[in-house]
Amino acid sequence: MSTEKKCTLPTLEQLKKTLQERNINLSHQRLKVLEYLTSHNTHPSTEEIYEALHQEITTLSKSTVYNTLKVLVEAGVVRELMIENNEARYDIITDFHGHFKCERCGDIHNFSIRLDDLAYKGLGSYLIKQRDVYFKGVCPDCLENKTISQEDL
Amino acid sequence: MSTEKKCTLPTLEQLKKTLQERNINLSHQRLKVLEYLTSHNTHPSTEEIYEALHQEITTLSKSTVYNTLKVLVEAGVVRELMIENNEARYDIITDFHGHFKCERCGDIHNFSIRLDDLAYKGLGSYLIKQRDVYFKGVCPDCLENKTISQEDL
DNA sequence: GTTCCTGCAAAAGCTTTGCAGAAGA
DNA sequence: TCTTCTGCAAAGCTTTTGCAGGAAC
Repeated sequence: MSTEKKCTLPTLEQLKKTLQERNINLSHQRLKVLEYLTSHNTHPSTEEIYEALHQEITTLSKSTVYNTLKVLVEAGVVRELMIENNEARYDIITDFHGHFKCERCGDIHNFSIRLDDLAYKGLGSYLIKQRDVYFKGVCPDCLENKTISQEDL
Repeated sequence: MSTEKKCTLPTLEQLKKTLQERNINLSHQRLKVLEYLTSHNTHPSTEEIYEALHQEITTLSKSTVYNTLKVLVEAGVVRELMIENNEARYDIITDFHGHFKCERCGDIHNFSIRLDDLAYKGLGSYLIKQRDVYFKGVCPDCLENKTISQEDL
């Protein structure tokens, strides 16, 4: 199993088509969440999505955002990231790739990673359904903006 | 950077020595938590550790377990796993290795994995301080005990 | 005696649930 | 009409915080 793929940002049209094929209603709220995720490829949290959409849909409730994200994740069009223990993050790119979280600015960046069969041993008889690779540290921008402190090394 | 290492279970004596070197008091409660982690290499949660130790130390509070685990993680002798969003798990083996969580029985198994420089691209100027590899699926025991259901594939 | 640690209680934060009303087919 | 979705409120869970009493050196 080789898992090198291009990470492609799906278009809203592609997403809508996929959801329709799976008989998932494309309500106004759900479309807005999808739209936000495609236009903000920054792995937003539920809170961020809610805050942004609440601006224009003042009646939107956080429950709906939670419900919608759950539906989208189960439909396979959105990936839930558990890179931080206190907050789920969401990624519209579902192709396999790694995630790096900067401990200073909090941003999450994508990186490509290849995991060949040879790279991991001892899982021969396991059924692997999901793979997450999370790195943490300091991103180049934050490294430039401050001298590397002792605790960083 | 090649990161293939043996995953060795440290002895209680080694751990005590390391903590003493870092001027961390080895209180009764802390020793008990350490002892539990070395004798139960099953990536227990805070709750599991608390429940087990509470049997013999009836006055033990959950805050102390939380505090102790935090101290041990910061001292570098325990690794915090965020493989599940609603619950932290703790691993006394701090050498780099992957974790597989079975969605049926909930067990977490270790596996060895090698991440060469060549395997991931685009992180050249990042300062990487922590790497987590989490796989999810069904473990061999659970696969044997039940016919593979449609949703597993 | 001073510092650090423990444990109780309360609070905080994210997520889920229940239910009634609204929207959509 | 009938099903699905939304949104408010409340509850559930893990984790953190504040503080007083206690232990250790």
